[in-house]
Amino acid sequence: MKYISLSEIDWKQLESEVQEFWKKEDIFMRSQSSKSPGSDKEKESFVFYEGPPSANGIPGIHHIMGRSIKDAFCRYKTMQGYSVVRHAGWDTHGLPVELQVEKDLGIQKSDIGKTISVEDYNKKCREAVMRFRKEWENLTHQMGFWINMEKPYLTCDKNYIETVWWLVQTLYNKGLLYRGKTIQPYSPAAGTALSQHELNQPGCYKSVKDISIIVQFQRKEKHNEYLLAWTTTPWTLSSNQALAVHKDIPYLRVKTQNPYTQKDIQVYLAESTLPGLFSSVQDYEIIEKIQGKDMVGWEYEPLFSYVPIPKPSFLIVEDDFVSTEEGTGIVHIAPTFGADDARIGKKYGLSGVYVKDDQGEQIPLVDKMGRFVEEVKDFAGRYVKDFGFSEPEKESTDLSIALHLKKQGKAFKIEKHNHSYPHCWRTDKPILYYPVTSWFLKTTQLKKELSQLNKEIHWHPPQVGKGRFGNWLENLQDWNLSRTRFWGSPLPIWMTEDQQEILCIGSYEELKQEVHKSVQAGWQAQELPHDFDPHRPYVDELILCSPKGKPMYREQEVLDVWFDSGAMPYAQWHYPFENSESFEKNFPADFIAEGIDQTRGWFFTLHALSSLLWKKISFKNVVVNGLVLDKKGNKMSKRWGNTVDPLETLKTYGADPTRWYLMGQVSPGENVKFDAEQLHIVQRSFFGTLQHVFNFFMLYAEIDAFYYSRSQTLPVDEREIIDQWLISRLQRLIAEVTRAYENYLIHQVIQQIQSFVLDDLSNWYIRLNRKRFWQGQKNEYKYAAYQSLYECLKALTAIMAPIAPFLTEKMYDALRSPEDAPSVHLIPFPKANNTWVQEDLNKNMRLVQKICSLGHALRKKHQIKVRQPLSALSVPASDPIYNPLFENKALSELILSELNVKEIRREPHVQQVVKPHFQQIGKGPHRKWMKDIKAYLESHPSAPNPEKGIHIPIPKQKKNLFLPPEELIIHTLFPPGHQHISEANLSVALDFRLSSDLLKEGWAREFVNRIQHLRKKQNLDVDDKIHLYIQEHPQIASVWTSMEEYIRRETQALKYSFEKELENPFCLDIEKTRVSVRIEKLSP
RNA sequence: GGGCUUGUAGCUCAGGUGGUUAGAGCGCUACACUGAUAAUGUAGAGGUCCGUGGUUCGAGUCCACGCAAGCCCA
Repeated sequence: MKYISLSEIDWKQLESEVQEFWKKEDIFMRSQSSKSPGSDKEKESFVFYEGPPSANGIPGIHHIMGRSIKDAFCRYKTMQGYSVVRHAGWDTHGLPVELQVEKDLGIQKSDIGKTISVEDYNKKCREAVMRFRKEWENLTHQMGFWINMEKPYLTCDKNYIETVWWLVQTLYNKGLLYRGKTIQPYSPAAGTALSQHELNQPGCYKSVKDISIIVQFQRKEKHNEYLLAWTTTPWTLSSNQALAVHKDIPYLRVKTQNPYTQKDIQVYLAESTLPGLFSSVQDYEIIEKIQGKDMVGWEYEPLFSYVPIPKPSFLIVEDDFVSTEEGTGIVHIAPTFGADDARIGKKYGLSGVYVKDDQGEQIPLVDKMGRFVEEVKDFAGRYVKDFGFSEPEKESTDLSIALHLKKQGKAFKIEKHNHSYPHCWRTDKPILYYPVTSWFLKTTQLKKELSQLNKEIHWHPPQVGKGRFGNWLENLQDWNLSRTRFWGSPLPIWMTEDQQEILCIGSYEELKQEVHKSVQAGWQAQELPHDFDPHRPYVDELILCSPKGKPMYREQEVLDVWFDSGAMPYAQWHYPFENSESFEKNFPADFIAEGIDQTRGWFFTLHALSSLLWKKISFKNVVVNGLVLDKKGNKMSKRWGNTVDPLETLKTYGADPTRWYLMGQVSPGENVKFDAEQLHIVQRSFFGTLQHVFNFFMLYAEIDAFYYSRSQTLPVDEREIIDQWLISRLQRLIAEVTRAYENYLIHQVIQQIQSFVLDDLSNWYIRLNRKRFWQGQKNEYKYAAYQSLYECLKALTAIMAPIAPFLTEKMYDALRSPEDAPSVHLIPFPKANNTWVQEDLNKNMRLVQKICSLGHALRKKHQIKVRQPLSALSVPASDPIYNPLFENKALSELILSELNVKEIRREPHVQQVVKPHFQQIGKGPHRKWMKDIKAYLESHPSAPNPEKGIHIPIPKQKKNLFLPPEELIIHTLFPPGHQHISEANLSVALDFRLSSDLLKEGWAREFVNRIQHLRKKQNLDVDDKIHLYIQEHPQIASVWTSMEEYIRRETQALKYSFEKELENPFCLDIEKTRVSVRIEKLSP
């Protein structure tokens, strides 16, 4: 053992010392070794996947949370004897990177390829990707997350991309890839379509105030009859092609006035929307009631006529999605700008309203920048929503359209409307639903398999898997794989211009051959160089040759970044091109852990790819952590300025307390409200107490030169009862903690360790056994205490090591024997020894603790200090619950010293009140008579000798029921004169009569106490001897005769003298008497 | 509109399989201890366990319907 003190713990220094040690001794690599230490036995592997973070943003406090969980279980499994290989990875592609580069360069998407070449742009992206890699690595290092960062997998790595291509090809060959035009969420600000996962980023849906209009559509050939349709997106009105009603909803034709023009008109609307639209019944007159289905097929006049719109158009259709919750029950349909609209359009053969742009491409009436095309002459060039490109105009485009319609008498009602509208997760600008040509993965085709396989995954907590993830799978849409961006894994698909021939490339070798063919055909000038970069723009320049000899061009799109991360199990090994064995050994993962925000992100893409490819799961256990919110429960965001700097937190509070706090605060999956004050409490109360216990041990172990040796251990059953109890509790703790770890319930691990350290170890064992450590002689009694505390501390370091790797390493290093492994992270996780578990002893000790607590309460109530000895504690004589106190002297002695009483007495004259023990009865055969038992005992609460059981008459059965004592709760009342207190089924009384002997003893203890104070004040060492000078006083004289030995022993007064007058005396006020004393240190 | 989660002391949160006195920490009040001491302990006050019904001898716990908040999706 090395004797160290942690009294003033400097976390920063402790951490750097431990880090240095880990580095010097290569502990992390050694812990990952595939062989068990000291043997050739191959360890079983426990597979962990690290979800790749993107290093182009600064890490936040929530990353400590997620990474702590990963680290804790990996360390735990290592200690359980598994080989846990941990590879870091980085997500390098994608929109966040591109947007940051655009911001840095002050450009927009449309500038790429014009003011900056794609080549230079991607170069910038590559540089930006790892911008905060240092910060990430720093955080990872500081918090003690063990992961191999030296050779991380990078999603932009050439080999990584080759695997991604291979995966795409495999899916393509299975017929799961298709090209289609769909209405997609599209962000004009970012210049790209967004995937479902992107739209599912938290905070995308925002409550906004938009203009809503109820528009009058003139019914064809019906003068003055209008259809009222409501929309919150006026900018889509110029693309209107139909109006939808619900076939089963009743509609009305009413006579009313246009509120703006005061013109008399007749309008159609759903019956149930009438009250919402008109404040008074005088405002309208019902003319006709008609079912929705009878309106289908009616025609109406177009609202605008900017572009010719092919038939069929401008007619009423029906669909179930129409509701009357809001609006008029008649819904405006613009198939180019809404998913439902597009679906209805398809159903009725509506073409959609398109024009050709200057490149001859078919686009809707709004261009990709979000502006109206020229053809919409009244609003040409105006942004349909605020995408942040220009100064906000005086009025929104929606309002301009509304006013335009109002002027023409076509607006019935214009309002501001609050609703929730999706926004781009990166630019924060509104998205549009926009027709986009994309490549899709047919995830819907394998929906059932996905759900079925999901049941094999163990989710922690389970409801995330069953609920959130399960529901998501059941409502699955096809996965839009392609992005019209630049920095990403390119889509390996080449097509002929007529789109008739398609080639999907699955390896670089294949590409090389295709290029070779193309060179021979004359479409391509050069062979594929060996060191080619698969990124854009280089890959775009490769023209391949179709089987029919036509040139093929690459689809100029890149893959959704989520595909990259989902490909990680395969691509990190460059499977199937190399490392097949490694891949197979490491698939699927035994364990992954990420935040709940990954439900539809990484969790989904991992699951989707492995399910689609092989009908297998890719991870067996997943621990999902909640969000880290600020202390008020608000989301952390830079904009609100309520983010918490993770490095600063680690620096201030230490890595171990931070990890302990973040993982121990809430049940799994719950959001943590991060509160520095709470973290401080964890640091102070838990870690502080643990340090004190440790220091206490170290202090005396050093004085006594205690040295733990396995060969000299004192058998547990030969130690004191309280030692046996401590060891027994420890075994229970180890068993419970192991179970919690195995079930991925980290917060239970923490809570159990915490309550053991605070309640059992510190507040009971140490408090009661302090004297054993500082008493003079070295004997077995003392040795047993050292040994028990030692074993306890050593086991604690092991079971805490996965969570608090630094402090435990330091403590372990101080405690370990030379034959032990050098690091706590290399030792096997402790196993509970059941032969040391003594359930009875645990129970009895609880009884002792309870009695002491009651005794303290009683003393407090009567204002009698613990220092004043009392003659006796009484317990009911006949109750067997107190038997252990009389059978086991060690237990009663604990009570005697803790409560400072001379004896424990049995009091025979008590009255007993009996209640049923419902929990016990409910388990047994008497359950069905519960009502009768309850009724009887309520009217007959006192019974003679209830501890032997009682008979209860059951009137219905005309018989007596015998209730054994364990089915009863017995309350005891002491006879008058006793000062007693009861709790649950315990009752104790204290005798507060003070004899003169007791008073003298009490006085002597006070006196000793004051002398000890003086010793300390004069900086005497614990074992310094003194000469005690006392001024003569009748009180001291009367006490001295009986208490001399006690006083001299406690104060270590080898010499003493009574004097008439003292020089430089100290005045001690004890119980209304004043004595003067002086002490002098004796030279040894 | 749908899904999931949450609702327990002033605050932050625990409370397998239902059991009659619902816990912890912090905060507050009072006190004690004094060689673990820049530490520690004890006690007190503080609760309609969101509401309403139901199942049951018995519901914080199970069921149903609500209410509120958060997240996600239409």
